[in-house]
Amino acid sequence: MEDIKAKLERKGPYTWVIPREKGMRVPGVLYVSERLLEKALADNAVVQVVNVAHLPGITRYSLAMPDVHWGYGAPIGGVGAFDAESGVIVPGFVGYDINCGVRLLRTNLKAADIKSRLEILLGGLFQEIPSGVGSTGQLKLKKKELEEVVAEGAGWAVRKGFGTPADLSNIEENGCLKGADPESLSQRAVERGLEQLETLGSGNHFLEIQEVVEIYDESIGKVFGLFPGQITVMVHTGSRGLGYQVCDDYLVRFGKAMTKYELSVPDRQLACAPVNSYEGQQYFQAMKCAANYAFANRQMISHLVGQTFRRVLGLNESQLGLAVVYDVAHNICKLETHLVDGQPRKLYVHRKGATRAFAASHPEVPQHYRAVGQPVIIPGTMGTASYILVGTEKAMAETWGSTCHGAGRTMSRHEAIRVSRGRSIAEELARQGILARAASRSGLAEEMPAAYKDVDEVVAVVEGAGLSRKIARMLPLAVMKG
DNA sequence: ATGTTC
Repeated sequence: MEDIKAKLERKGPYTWVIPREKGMRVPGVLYVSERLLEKALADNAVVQVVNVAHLPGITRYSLAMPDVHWGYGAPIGGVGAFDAESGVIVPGFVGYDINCGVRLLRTNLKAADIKSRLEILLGGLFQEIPSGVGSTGQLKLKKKELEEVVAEGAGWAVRKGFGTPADLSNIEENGCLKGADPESLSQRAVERGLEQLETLGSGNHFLEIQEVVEIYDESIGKVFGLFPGQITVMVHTGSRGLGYQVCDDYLVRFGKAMTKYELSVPDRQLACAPVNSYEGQQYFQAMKCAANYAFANRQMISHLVGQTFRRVLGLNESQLGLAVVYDVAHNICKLETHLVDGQPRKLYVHRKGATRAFAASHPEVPQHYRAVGQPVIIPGTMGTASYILVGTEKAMAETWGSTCHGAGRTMSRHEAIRVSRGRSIAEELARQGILARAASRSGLAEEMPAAYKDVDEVVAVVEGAGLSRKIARMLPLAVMKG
């Protein structure tokens, strides 16, 4: 680890390069402050950035965002693009929670409108939205319906009456990765998906009632429908057991494919397959199915949020004005076109704990946001701020249109539980004016604010590095933890 | 993240 530190070359205030050597096919690039660099070195995430740089077909560099930390095989906070002809696809570089992501909902409400009703609102959300490990939803899908969900994504939910077509235009890829073939899913993955739609899950997944406390760019804030004092709701969840099973299934299959295609990687957890192979494309299909399931899940949960708010506050739909600002994935692999040496190239962009941040005028940014750029949603952790950013040209040029995804852990779950022994995290948050409830007591401890890096610093680094710009900052009023 | 070690 110390020897890696000695080799780092500083290229800018927030940019360090790990020069290419030995088996590395490309250099590594870290977007970090000095303090965040120390953290990345301390948990060996920098070694994982180097490991990723060894993979076949990786193009230009192996990237790390400021919230980088140790993950399965590839670092969380890592970004890498692989040539669509000669590259590989890497389940460990997407992660177990495929399309873990965040959605921001805005309302017509101001904080003063709901302050006295927060406790009952939070109780209502717990009643409506199942949370915690292994939780199951109201719907029990038939296999045929599950196949529709994974093929159609959020559009399936809208077709069934959960939300409106306007919601879809405010979701990455309109809430559906095309060409998701349910045949790529194992029986077990299908079974796990049948009962878990419209559930929040556990770990760092949460649902939060927030207040917009600062707008950094008034005109873009208006385009996103945000104003100071406004109530927003943030939903952070993913593809639940279905996505987990997809990752598990294909890690096993890729172990065999590695021998068949004579691939070798520095860490078995980086098991991969040529992206153009049968196995590689099967994984890509299954990953799309899981991603679509997650888009549908966040869409269903939004509907339940609206239902709860209207019931508890006695409002009609137009009074509440619940609308999707945006919905983005931060664990996903996408086939995208980017300029490499001035030429457009098809690349499989892996973002693991990293968020797409496309600039203004990009055709994949929704029409109504195209003049300003894609909204980027950065969830903080309980008791800390969340942000809305916007994508930039510099992100397009340097990071395949990517930025950070959140605070990023600094303590392991185990360590957080140890440190918080004898303390009540709920009471500590209450003293800060934040109402917090969790499906389990240990869940709250694992996710305590001190277990995470400083989200304000992470966001300051991506802004300082030019990878995105701050538009708004929100603070939590009430938190529902899985 | 995860029917948290099928």
